[in-house]
Amino acid sequence: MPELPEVETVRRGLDGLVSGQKITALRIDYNRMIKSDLTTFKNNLINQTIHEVNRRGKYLLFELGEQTLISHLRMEGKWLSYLSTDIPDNKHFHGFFDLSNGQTLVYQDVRKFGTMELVRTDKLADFFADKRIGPEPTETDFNLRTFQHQLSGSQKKIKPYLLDQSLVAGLGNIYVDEVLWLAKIHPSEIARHLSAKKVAELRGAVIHILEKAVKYGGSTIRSYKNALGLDGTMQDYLQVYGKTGQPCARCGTPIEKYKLAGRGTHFCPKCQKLKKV
DNA sequence: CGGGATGTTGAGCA
DNA sequence: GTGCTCAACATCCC
Repeated sequence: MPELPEVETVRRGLDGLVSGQKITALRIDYNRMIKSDLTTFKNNLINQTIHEVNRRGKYLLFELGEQTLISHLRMEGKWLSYLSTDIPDNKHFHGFFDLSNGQTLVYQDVRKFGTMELVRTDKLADFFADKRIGPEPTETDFNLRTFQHQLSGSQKKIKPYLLDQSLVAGLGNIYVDEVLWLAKIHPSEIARHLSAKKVAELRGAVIHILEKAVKYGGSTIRSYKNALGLDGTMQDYLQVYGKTGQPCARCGTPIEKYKLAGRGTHFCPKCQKLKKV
């Protein structure tokens, strides 16, 4: 469940549940999801107080003071909360964090792609710089001039470029298709073929779509159980993702789907035309 | 049953 | 640097 709006929705739910709570015990049943040293991870987390839960791009940040627990949900990671004495059996529960208020924070991940690691808080900026995570998709952080400069110098196709997180943080496969539909840009368009005006519209669409999705609590698509904070309704407002064959809301042309850089890609063949080369 | 697809990312290779 | 394929893993849907 992991694009920025879903992660932000989880963050808000978690923050209220765990802020001020101390981790009194923890158990990890799937060691490979811990990217930093496992022994250090356990030793350094125990007895730590979670001051707040923040977010950067699609990463959740549990602020512990000197250290920060970074959690990435990847495809199917979820955080759940149970009374410590009442945790159901589930073969996809991989991490258990007992809190001082009698609750246990449980990490569930069907596909086991999600990751956790503990980093020194003063190294957080380096962590995201190393991963080339771009600015947050906000009016203040997401600079138009920088964006235009990056696109004007690139031969990359716009959708895969937007997905690599370096231009702007937080877009995933659902919202990138929505953004390109809104901005009327073909997903395979070459970045430097976009006019300055188009790039400005694209930036506006990124900010608008992600803000709207956060407002509606993200999208709940293939999620079965409603994980923490995942009762989103943004799926009711999607225009192209999962709408193959249905009429475009703007022009009525059936939405098409093709594969681009390994990802299912939805677009309107009339509204989103490739530029003639 | 076989094959393909799924809200992600990073490694390996031409 | 860039672009592609695959891999991590489990489940669902033809």
